[in-house]
Amino acid sequence: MRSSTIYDVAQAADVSTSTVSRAFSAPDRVRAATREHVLETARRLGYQPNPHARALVSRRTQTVAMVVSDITNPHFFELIRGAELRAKASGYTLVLVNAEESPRIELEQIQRLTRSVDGFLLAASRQPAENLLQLAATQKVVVVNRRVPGLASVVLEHAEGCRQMVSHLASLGHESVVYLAGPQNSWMAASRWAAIRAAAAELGVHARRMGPFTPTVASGGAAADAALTTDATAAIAHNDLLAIGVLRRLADRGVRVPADVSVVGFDDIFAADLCTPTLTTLGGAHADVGRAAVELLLTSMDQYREQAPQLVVPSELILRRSTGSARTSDLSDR
Amino acid sequence: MRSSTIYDVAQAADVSTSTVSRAFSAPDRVRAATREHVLETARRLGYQPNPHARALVSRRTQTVAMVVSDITNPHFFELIRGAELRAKASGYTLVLVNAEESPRIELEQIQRLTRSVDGFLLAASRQPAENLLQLAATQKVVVVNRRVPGLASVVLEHAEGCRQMVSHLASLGHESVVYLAGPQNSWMAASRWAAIRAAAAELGVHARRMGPFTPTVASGGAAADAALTTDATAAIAHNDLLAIGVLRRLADRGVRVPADVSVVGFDDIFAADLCTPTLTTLGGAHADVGRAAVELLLTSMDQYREQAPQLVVPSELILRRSTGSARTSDLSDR
DNA sequence: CTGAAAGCGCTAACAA
DNA sequence: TTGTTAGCGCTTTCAG
Repeated sequence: MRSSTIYDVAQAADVSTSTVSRAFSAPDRVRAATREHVLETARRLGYQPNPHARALVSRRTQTVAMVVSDITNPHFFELIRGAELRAKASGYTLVLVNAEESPRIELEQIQRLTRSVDGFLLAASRQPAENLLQLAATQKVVVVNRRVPGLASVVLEHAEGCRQMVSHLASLGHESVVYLAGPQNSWMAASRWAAIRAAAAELGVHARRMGPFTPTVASGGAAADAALTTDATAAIAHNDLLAIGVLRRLADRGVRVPADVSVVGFDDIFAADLCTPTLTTLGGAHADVGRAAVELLLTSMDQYREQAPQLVVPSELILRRSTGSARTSDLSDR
Repeated sequence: MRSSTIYDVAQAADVSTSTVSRAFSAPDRVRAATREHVLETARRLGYQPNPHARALVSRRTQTVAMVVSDITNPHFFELIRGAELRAKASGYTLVLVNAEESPRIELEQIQRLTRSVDGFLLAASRQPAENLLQLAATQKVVVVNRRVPGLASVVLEHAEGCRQMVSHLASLGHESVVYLAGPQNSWMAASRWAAIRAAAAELGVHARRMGPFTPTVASGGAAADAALTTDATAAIAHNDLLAIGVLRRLADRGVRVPADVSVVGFDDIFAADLCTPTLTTLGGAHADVGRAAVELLLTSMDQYREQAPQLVVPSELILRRSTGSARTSDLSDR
């Protein structure tokens, strides 16, 4: 059962194929009456445009790809959801791609898709900036939660957020904090550390960095152990997953949170409000980030703007039970 | 900068376009030496096949769509991940589609994609069976966590799982349980209730059903309140999200879990091991479900098999802290 | 084993 | 406003 084509519709409606084509893709270039007639017969024949034929000639696929570093990280759920909704609203399809925390796989997947999508959303990309710039030379690209000079980007605010975080800890009497860093090649990890370090200096708090750690619950054990070798009374984990792993390990070792040590994370994932104790974390409207990123991508495809806008979505420090007053003596005493 | 086509390669390699085409899509129909030569020049020119041109004539898109009822439900993460990995392994791209818990949106999205994918994975579809059968008449379809006579399906085992669940509760002295049901048109909800009811009857436990409830944390409040109007000493929630919402509401109302009432869920999401108390739940290898579903879809596209296999992936009852001995007096006493 | 040639279904000049 | 026509890049008979 071959499905009907533009020819069938043209014949049935007694117009030319281009009129049918226009009725669908440029409605205002057809007289209202004919358009109606065409659309009606199309409906009657169950005609649906073939996206591949369309893409072949128009070079637009109505599809965007979103590459995430790890599809199972709950942090991405809202991001994906926001992006998906926004894409759908403009008749675009979102293809989700998992980089499995591997820069190599990330690049392979991107290459595989260059011909089948109109643009890329790269979330927390681990590629060196030069790779991204090179990609952007031939593809529309928006980087998410990363900033690259010359590329359009959307990031969740974190410089000020980190400052608030350190300030919150300082006000609780913490004089030494440790940042349990994310992956080596993560822009976010570097950027957060810079902000934390600056805020700490400003507030007279001692800050050190340890790691890198894979941002998973499993890595939290090692991260906690590392933190305990220092005099820090507060640990800032690269994300909530790592923070939850830290909480687990601390509980196992009999270290009380927040009585002995405070712990904070990033992302405000769903589980941050469920773990014990509940987790203080830097959250924000991740769905808005996804939405904005798609929007940037779509507008950068329509108009010919070369500004490479850099959007920032506000963040919010969520205070929960994992932070409290600093102990007088330090952790390594134990 | 027009990217190179099959013509460029043909010319550069001094062969015909069909030979180039074959070198890529039917390697064994080209002499090894020519194939090598073609592939080499293709590489040199940076040639990559245009998937749309290919799809237009071959009618295969190398893409499958996975429709999930709610993309933010953590239960789907592993499912998606398994499906994505399996698809990639065969050179297929997975398009993720969110039905936003709406049968109408689900159908719209499916229709939108019929021309651009080779098949559909429908996870927890809320469509009436007839719609699915009708869809399957023109598209390759595998339903996931649902069974429809005549359609290929993969489900996580739950009949025996429900029996174990009820048996676990019975052995703790629970004589009356309540199932807090999922959405009205959810096959899973109906199927679980049937299994729970049967197991309860067999074990001399009284079982009732309440609901339907939207399977979210937010709905857990209403579900908990409903459960407390009964004499049940154990509540079986449709999924972990609902169960977590129930735990919250019970804590707010001062009802102790499991001292006063036991709670169990389904899915074993990440958060089930983080909430307080940790949640007893029916888990399983969700990634395997996703993997198997894609595999079924791909093989059903290759060979011409009309058996519509119905796969079952084993489940596992995970005992945690939310279940314990039944109180002697019932809940509504309070 | 390889080549020639006819489309796949649609869009986009260009004409009328 | 509408029609004619030439491809988009590839696969696939059909010959050789």
